[in-house]
Amino acid sequence: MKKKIPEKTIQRLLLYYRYLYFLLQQGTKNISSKSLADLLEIRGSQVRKDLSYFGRLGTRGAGYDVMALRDTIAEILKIDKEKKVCVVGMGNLGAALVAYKGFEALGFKVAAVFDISPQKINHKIRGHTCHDIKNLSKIINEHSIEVAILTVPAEAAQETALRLEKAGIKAILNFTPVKLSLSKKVKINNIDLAMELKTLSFFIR
Amino acid sequence: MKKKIPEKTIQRLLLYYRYLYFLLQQGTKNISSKSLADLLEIRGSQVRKDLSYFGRLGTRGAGYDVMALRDTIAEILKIDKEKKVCVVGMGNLGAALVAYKGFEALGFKVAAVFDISPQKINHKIRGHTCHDIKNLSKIINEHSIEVAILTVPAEAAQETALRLEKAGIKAILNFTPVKLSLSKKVKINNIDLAMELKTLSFFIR
DNA sequence: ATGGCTATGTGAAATAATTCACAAACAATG
DNA sequence: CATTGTTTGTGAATTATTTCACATAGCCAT
Repeated sequence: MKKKIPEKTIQRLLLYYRYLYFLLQQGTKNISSKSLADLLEIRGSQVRKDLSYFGRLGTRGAGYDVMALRDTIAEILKIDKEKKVCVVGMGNLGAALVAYKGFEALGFKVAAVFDISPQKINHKIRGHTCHDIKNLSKIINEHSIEVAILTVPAEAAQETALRLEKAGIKAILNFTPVKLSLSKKVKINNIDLAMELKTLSFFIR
Repeated sequence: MKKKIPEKTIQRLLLYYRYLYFLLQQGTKNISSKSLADLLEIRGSQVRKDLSYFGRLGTRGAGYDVMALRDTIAEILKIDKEKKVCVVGMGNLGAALVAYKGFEALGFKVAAVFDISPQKINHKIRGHTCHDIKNLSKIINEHSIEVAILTVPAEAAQETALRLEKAGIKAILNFTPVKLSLSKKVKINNIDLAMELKTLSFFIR
């Protein structure tokens, strides 16, 4: 029975959550898989299949209770629980991500930021005092940080990733265009901005 | 014969390109699908299948000529041809993307940046004069811009996307957590930063 | 040349993800 | 409380993607 949950399902779960949150504000009490699916331009069966991984969350003939489903998804995704993250590399992108509001809305809290440059260390960046990357391990352990956002230059990516692994980081959101080689224990997701733009432009016309 | 090329294939093509570029600098003349695949932790058959969409690019018994393959991929992806993009929304993220070096390396050129705020309009942001979003259509046409990067606040996303469509934009890289509703003619790719972080953290432990 | 080796290119098989389709559950109505 | 209509939950079918496996092409040494 216990089937592996696809990453795509988790992604859609978050989309459902956002719409349910909105619908609840609108005062909507119930919604069918079809209606929810239409908002996202997918199939109702996709919504039902996704939700079925987590039990019987709907009522036949009536659909889903908006508030209950929203809360169930929040629990599944642990949106209610604060999760500490650190951002490593205070270039333009790193600094922008520190200030990014979308993370907070899902329970993430930037607990520390790091850089290697003396011009940045001990200075405030968007309200956070930038730490010397030398103290990575110490600070990550002090704050029990499990997730890191990596925005260092490509040349420093692999080396920094190894330091993160040594420091006990469990997951890395990697914005560098580098294939990080770490043990299987560290979960890595890559966001390759240039690739996204290239893929997009390939398919026009 | 003419089979549809999967988006995943295009993404991997770019990864191949980056490694080939690097290998060429190292002076490597030839490489097998297996060796290239190992660098990316995928299968050789995947590399060969991906490349086979574009013809017989290798030599049996000898593998692929690094320079020739790199150039072929550059041509397929039109990396050699400059492509103009605009960035709409000069918040932290928008400003960071304007300065992002990774785009240039793939032939993208930021040709215009826009915002709605009087504090930003006509001021320089990372070397670009910020334009009033009122002039979106005019400037996009003047520069023949086909691709837009959308980094406005969520509330303004749909409305701005419609303006981009009207202005003749062919593709949008959407950083807002909003499902944009446009005609099928406009290609949209979404980068949902908060979702990526949530998906990542869901799968730890 | 010839033979042995190596690595491609590609149908076929396997795996993964999505969609269909329908029995079963529940709501609503009279 | 029976009947009608709606919508879920889920196997089965479909579609997409990855991997296998091998015939075949080309290199290289003798």
